[in-house]
Amino acid sequence: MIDRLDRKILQILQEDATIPVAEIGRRVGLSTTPCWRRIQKLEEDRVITKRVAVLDPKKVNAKVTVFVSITTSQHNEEWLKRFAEVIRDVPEVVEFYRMSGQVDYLLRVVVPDIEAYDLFYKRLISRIDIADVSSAFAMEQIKYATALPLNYIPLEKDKGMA
Amino acid sequence: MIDRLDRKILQILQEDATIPVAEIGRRVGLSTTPCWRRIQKLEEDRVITKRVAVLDPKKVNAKVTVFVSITTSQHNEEWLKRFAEVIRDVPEVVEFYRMSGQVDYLLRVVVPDIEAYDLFYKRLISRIDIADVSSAFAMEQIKYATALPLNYIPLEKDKGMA
DNA sequence: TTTATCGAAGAATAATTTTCCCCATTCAGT
DNA sequence: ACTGAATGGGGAAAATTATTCTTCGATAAA
Repeated sequence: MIDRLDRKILQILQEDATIPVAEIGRRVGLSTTPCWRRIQKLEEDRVITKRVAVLDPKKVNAKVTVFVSITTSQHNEEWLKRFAEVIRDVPEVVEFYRMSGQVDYLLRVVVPDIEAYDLFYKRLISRIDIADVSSAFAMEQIKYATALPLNYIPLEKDKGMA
Repeated sequence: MIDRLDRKILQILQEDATIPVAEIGRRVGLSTTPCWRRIQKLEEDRVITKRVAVLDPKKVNAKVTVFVSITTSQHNEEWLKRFAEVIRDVPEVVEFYRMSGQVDYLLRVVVPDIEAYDLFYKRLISRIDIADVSSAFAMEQIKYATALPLNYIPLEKDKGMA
């Protein structure tokens, strides 16, 4: 599975994927080749799923985040499948969760302003049959991390040392 | 500002930042050098803030997402500043918003399971003075995108064509 | 002790990024 | 209309980085 070295590598790559393999190796105490192979393996194993550029929301006019809580009377598989499919292609919806508790689904929606959200909202409820919707507006994004916590990974015994 | 070509480039890079510049250029109809220069500028201008590796939550034992709604009696700058500082270094908190409406703050917290969440929760309320907390558990992450919608960018007139 | 396995290291090669120099277009000023 | 500066694009060379290949050393089982 994943050992300490892999975890260190992931930690680095989660924060900055532009760092050359040789430098990553140096930081984790490995020469280029084995470090490179580990990264390859992490990609093959789909631990690393992709590498992306992260943009500044303000600079692309995506300043407002809205959390949309959805309750539905429809609880069958078919309905969800269709719902998920519609959402998948809507770029304004950046996150989508099925919840436990009162709310059935939670969306994080990104738009430039309240008017744009209203348009989005009307388009959404016209496309899908939803029982109840409630919107909560974020005034400020204080933290946004793509990096997941790695301290919960069950560690394999370290591999042999040189 | 940003023109159509820049936007196309951003669209590509938001989805996959491993594509070579020459290939990106080909896709947007540009040769390597000017395409490279545009990407450089987007990075200088901090439109692109970073490039990161995205991991599979299941593979790193970060399977449970909890949305934590926080209400506080403290509404002064100092309190928020201290709160934000504490949160910044907690890797389990991947998102943090200041909200309008009933809830003051909203956190997205990532942990392996409910027990781990309980530990996290206890640690949180011991470190910070909070009036009211409510937790909502996500059962399933149906969509998670790091890519922001780009269709709201105010476009500059296209630059001269060769 | 021998052999098989696994990871590491270093050098060679391939691919990609980055730099450098030049050309075309636009536009303001004369 | 001409000139010159500013802006953006292109091709080829140089530099850096990724990838491959081959070898070496440690470990564990027989």
